[in-house]
Amino acid sequence: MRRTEAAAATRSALVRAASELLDEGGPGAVTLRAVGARAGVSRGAPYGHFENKEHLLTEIAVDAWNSLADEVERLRADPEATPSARLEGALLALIGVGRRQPHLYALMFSTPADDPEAAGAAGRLQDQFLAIVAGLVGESDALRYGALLMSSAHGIAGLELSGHLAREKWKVGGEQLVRMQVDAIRSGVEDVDARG
Amino acid sequence: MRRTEAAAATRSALVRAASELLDEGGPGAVTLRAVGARAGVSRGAPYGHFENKEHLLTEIAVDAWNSLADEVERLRADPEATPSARLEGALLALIGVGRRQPHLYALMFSTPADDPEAAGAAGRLQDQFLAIVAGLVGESDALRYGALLMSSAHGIAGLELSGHLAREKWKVGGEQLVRMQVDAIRSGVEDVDARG
DNA sequence: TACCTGAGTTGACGGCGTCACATGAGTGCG
DNA sequence: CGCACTCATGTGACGCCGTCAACTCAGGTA
Repeated sequence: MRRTEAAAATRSALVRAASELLDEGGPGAVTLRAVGARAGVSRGAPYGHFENKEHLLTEIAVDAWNSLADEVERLRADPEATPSARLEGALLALIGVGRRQPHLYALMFSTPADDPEAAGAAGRLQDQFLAIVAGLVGESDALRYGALLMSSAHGIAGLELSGHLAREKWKVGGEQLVRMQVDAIRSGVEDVDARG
Repeated sequence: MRRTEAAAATRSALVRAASELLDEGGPGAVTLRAVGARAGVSRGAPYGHFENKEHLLTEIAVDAWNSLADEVERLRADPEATPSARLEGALLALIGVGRRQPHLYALMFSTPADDPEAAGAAGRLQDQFLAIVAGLVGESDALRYGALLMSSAHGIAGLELSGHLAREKWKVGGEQLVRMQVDAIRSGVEDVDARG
């Protein structure tokens, strides 16, 4: 099995090299030639492990979706946290990826959503997230509010990432926006509860 | 002046050709060779009017920001509409660009925010939008809520665009999310009003 | 008319993704 | 032990791409 071990090592070296290049220099820096060079192989070697460049990038995105799902699952399972804290933590986890690895974040949402691997990994995250939302607004409203909260966090991350929240006009940080969003939805739900 | 007229016509033909190629085939289809061909000139002609490809794309993004700002300004000035309707209209205008011209929408938010032209055009939109938000939540809170609402709409557009809202799990449309968001913020503000 | 200015064309360069083919080391079988 | 085979990898080539420099040539000017 020495043969397949070496091949597996090369494969993961390619993925790691591509991820590093993406973080360091953005999508333009991710060249199969550069990926091969950093992984210690030639420019044609990736074709032995991935159908093409896009498939290599998709694998990176899937890994990112999965690791974010893991992070949110840990938040959901934390017995110390309040429902609000769990929700804010989940939203900030998404935004945190955008801050720490902006190019990876963009890749995650630009990878085709009909890819089964990507859809599965993103679905894992959505399930964990929905469970957290349900803890705050109830099962029946979790879908609607979950979509709204996910959109909001995604938009905050996107605007931070594109620099449109950094302009002096909006002196608001993502943390504050997340807190406002959670408060707004909580008060909306309480309104409904009070009326019902 | 026949000379400069022809040059101006070529310049706008290049911009139009690039926009059409972007809408039809995405960023990968926008090639200076293809742009020149569609505009009836050669592959080198764009360099007589734009420093490079990126500057051509930036001009397209600036035009898009400006025309969206115009649309929101018309909404703001509409005397018939209620404050809520104005706000929902503005949010849906943003989302509408994402639906009708997804590649253009992505280009708008990927163009460098430090470009003075782009920043000015985006600033026009933000000013119009802030005025609308102020009509609902008051001047003092317009900045905070404006940032949150803009983020939310941008996130809705982004998730629709990437297909993550289309999956059967979330059977929620952008219109419904916008209405929920506006309602949530309105009830939050009323809470504060009631308490104060 | 003669000059000149500048928009537009074209050839060339390096870099890219990708494919077809060559190579050579590991592997299982006799 | 040796041989044939398999498959990861290397390499040359192709057609694209953005970009630049040199050239052409029509419009405007003196």
